[in-house]
Amino acid sequence: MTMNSEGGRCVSADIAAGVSPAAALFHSLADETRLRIVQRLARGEARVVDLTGELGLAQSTVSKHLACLRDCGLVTYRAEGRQSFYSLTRPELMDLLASAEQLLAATGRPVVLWPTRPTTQEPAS
Amino acid sequence: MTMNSEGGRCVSADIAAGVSPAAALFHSLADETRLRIVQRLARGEARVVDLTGELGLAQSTVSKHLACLRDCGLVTYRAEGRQSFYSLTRPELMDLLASAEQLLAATGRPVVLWPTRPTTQEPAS
DNA sequence: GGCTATCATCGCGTTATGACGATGAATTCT
DNA sequence: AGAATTCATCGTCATAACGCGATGATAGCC
Repeated sequence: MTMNSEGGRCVSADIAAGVSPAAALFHSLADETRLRIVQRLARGEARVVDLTGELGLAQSTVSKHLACLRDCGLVTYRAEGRQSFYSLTRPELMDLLASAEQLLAATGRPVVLWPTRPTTQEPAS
Repeated sequence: MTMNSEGGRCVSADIAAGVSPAAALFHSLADETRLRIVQRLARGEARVVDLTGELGLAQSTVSKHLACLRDCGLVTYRAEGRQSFYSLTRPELMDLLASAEQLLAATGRPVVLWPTRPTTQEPAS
């Protein structure tokens, strides 16, 4: 039974420990919700509550995903008062996503991955 | 209950259908075995039996992973006689892996992912 | 002080996933 | 033909993972 120190978050923490960091990295991006979180954070900080609203998911769900991303070192948070502002830690992550986008484009699938409309878009609130 | 046309392979096929191709892509790379397969194929074609031996896994297991990678369009096979020679379909995949490697390196984890001998690479068998 | 908002965790139920062995098809060898 | 090899699928089992609500901690607000 695998149990990372903090409780059964997702396998990432375990894997990241040493088994296969790459698998862990990809794993953390293999979930649509986390992917959306990453995309969102790419446009700027966000609180859990923001993400909860934008994603339409329960707060606990969002928190857990953020924990997963934290375990992988992809995001951090800046605690301010009682709220945490999450943000990406690695700019290189966007390179990775860009590579993925390119690959998908080459694969010829109907993909519109990153709306690439950062400025025009209006965050929920 | 999700069942792709061919049977419950892995979620990739379903996802790739339209939900989130990116998640599907990352998902297919989120497993260490599949990752190893990809690394192996990066060095040249391989049969199922070869991979079975090198990975130390059951033939059915390897076949299933290959099916998963096929569903994602990452690999193809060239049937010859009764054996199938699998190979990568997308060179861009290595760019993706390179990005991942770079990201992991930046993360500061002790990672030696791809033996890093890409261009000079020498086919195994 | 009491109340509410924000967030991290825990526990739970449902579904997905990975590994295996068994089966059957196609192919090659004797 | 008969046997063996290669491989795809199927069925099954154990575990991981996603989503949710509940709980508790901390921090602002009346």
